[in-house]
Amino acid sequence: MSKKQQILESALQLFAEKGIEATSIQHITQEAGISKGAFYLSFPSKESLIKEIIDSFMKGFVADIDRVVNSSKKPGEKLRLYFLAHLALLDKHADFAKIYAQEPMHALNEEILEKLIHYDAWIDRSLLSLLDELYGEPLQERRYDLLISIKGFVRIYSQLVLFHPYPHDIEKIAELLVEKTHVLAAYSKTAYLTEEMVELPMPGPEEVTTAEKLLSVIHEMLEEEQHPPLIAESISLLAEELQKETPRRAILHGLQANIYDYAPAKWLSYLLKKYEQKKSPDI
Amino acid sequence: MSKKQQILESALQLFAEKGIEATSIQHITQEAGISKGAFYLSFPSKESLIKEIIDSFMKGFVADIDRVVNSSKKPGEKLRLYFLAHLALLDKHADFAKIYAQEPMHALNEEILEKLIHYDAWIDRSLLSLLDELYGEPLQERRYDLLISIKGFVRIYSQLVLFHPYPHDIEKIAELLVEKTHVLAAYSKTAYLTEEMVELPMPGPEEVTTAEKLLSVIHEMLEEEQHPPLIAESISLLAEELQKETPRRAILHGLQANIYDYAPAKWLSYLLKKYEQKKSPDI
DNA sequence: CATACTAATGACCAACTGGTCAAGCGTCAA
DNA sequence: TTGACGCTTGACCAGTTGGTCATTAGTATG
Repeated sequence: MSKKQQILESALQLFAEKGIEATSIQHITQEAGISKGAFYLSFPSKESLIKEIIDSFMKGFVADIDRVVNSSKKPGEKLRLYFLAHLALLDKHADFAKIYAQEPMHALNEEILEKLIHYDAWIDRSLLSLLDELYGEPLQERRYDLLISIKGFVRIYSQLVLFHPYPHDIEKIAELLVEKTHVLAAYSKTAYLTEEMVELPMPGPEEVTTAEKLLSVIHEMLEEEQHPPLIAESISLLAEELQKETPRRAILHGLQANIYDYAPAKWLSYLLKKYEQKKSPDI
Repeated sequence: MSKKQQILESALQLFAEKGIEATSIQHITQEAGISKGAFYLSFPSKESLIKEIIDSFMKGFVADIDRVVNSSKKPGEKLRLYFLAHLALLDKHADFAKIYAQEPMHALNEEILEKLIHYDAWIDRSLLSLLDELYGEPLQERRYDLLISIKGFVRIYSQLVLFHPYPHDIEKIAELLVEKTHVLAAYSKTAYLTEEMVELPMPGPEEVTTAEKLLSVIHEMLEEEQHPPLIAESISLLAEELQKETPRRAILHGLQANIYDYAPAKWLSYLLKKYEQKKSPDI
């Protein structure tokens, strides 16, 4: 096991046990059986360690959910698998799940917070499309309320599984949640939530997506990894366009479409969308 | 405003803003416009400040919920008021609600954590009795699942209200949640949770309401603040009556009625009711 | 054995924490 | 005016934090 892996595992365990803020690098290195200095050979800072942990887990989870929702299974079965994916994650990665479920919003820096919200919204969008597929037109007005209700279900049952020492029957819980969802979809009549209430970033102050920020993200991407030719070219052109006095919206939009399906560029793609929205709020 | 009140308000605001752990006494005293040393004239430690904040808010909240559930309203209306009480609390005390909703479990010390769980269980038991009253025998097997589901609803909609900058219609949300609850109670069939899984810690012997405890609460109240004349007199007379060999029930009841609508005495009023019930369980 | 190069260390730093306490302050009776 | 008294202060304490870097240990090559 590489030194970096050792650190990641020790950190994960301690974070889950005592929280991110309360876990010092001293503790982590001690747990991993290395010196303090050695930590900074693998990570430039504590923050980058946190980012890496969150990033890798959330990416994996988003991919899982995405796979379930876009599978060729019957919609009802997909919903069951959706719940199962959530619950199974808790079983498999209880340590990260605890961090994710409990870490207070303000304890983390802005960037990390945005990331979490972003991944969350991603998962929500997957679920929403599944709900549309399942219940169609009759649900339309109530779709966001159902979405939120399901999130409430998942959260509260997850908490139960996580923190209650009991040999839980995950399969049964998943089926139970499917039934609850069906019942709500079929018999609930009133609606409260609208699209704008849900889609706006829920916590925190306004996110400011500036051209400078986009450029710095692009810079990082170009430095750290090799990308396919079309992607690399699109990214470089994006940087070029963004440095202009008034970036042309159509160009940005098109280049963003080019990188939309390239996993390592998901974050950049998201920020670009925000940037476009900021520049053209009227559309 | 007393120095202690100043501190409490500044602390509450900062805790909600940045979290309990991340807020230092330096910050609090700076915000309150006093010196660091002055803090320790009002509180013996940071921990006791946290405890006091949690205690005062949770006591008020428990008393509110209890009042709703034990009112003479129709059960359906009680449920609506139950939700409304939760949502209204967020509106009125967003600062504390943020602390309560977000503070990670491990960040706080064991004792405080137990306190929170304890108050939570208190509220759960109130809700459970309301559910039994509403749905009776047919619910029995599913009562804990419904309980948990409702908690999930409340939590997720509360989060929405708290962190989403929007002029929310709390009345409408409460009605929506009533409907969801009715739907689940009526049409959901399967059950997962059993009593042992939920493990609502029953009131231990130490929390049985005794005359001594009431007297100590009264003592605290008389010390800390100025009260309106009728209130102050009622409280003093309560103390007098409780010190007798066999306090007269009618007197206690009447005096309790006097302070019923005085917010700072909510907790005392609640405890008095418990005390009366203990003394005359047959009524 | 000598050299050269990297990997790893832990003493050290400045900034912060919760908490203490001698010193100064204003007030008021004498 | 004096002096006593209690409220208030902020320098100070020991401890912790994230982060640095001169030094050393380990190893591969000649």
